[in-house]
Amino acid sequence: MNNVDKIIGHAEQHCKAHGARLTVKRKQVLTGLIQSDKALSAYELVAFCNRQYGESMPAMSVYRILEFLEDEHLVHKLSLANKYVACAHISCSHAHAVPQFLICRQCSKVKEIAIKPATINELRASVNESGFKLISTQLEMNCLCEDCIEQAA
Amino acid sequence: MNNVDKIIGHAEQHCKAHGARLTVKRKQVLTGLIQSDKALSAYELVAFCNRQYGESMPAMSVYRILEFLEDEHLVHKLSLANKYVACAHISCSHAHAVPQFLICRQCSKVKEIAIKPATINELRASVNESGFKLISTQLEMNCLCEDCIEQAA
DNA sequence: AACATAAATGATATGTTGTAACATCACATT
DNA sequence: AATGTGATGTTACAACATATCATTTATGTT
Repeated sequence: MNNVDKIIGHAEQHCKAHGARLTVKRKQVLTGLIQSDKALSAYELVAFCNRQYGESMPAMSVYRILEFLEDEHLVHKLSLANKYVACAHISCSHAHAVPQFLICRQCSKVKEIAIKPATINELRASVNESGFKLISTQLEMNCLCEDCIEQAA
Repeated sequence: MNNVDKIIGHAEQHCKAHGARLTVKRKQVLTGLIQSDKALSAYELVAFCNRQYGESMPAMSVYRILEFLEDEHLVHKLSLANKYVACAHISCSHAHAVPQFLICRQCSKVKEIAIKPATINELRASVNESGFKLISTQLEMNCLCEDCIEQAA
């Protein structure tokens, strides 16, 4: 059993625990994201599924499935890039903090990191001073990845 | 001369200093953003211009004009919301740090703030540890504004 | 097994956001 | 007047996303 299948297995267990179902189509979409080393758009996932599984995967379904996978915390939507990534911690048993994302603007590679809680708290304090309230600490940051830095040099 | 006109005047001076031109159409778009108390989408600006100035403002032009205004640092694009806001500091003479934005997910109101440099540096350090490099410290954060917090209560 | 129910998917249409490509216009310089 | 440049007009289309209603599939209940 390869690594992707292992992660899918974990995802399946995770869903089962709620009475949610990781159907064939949902597995296909999730597999696309897990296999990819970068964030993919909904339509890139449509293309992936059609190519890989030889069936018709309507865009509508991909959007529905992405919504499901987000609700299950198996997938994150990156608004900065209008793309989606698999959660980096599907196979972790421990509970996760809210993640932050570094998005390479050159190649869409994404690193999911955890900012130090102290830093997050400082941010939250700055926000509160302004009278606003953070509703999510999922920060997304425009970056260059290691490879693209090197290329540029 | 009202406040909006004052800001437009500043913007005009700012452009002139580079040999850039703040044309009639560009003023219309910028005025729409300055008058608005919230972020507007490109198509909302199209509608604004058509309504306000009784001329035809093609979407294409609005996108071009927004790009120009961004290059002049008179307007910021908020990727989290796919909307645009006028820079809060058009009339300030001092140079600005890279701003951060608090976006109300309820009503699109936006507050432009400056996170403490120390906090920004901590963030940058976390990013560097991951091997990535920040290419912009323009953070955008999903928030609720004061009014919408109150409404919800 | 038959049925009722809810969840998931199919199918079609449409709305929204954004860009490509090429034509034209306006204005300044020579 | 000719030319060059920047700005705008026009059309077409690509990319992203949602609404709606029909159909199929899974699951629990009788």
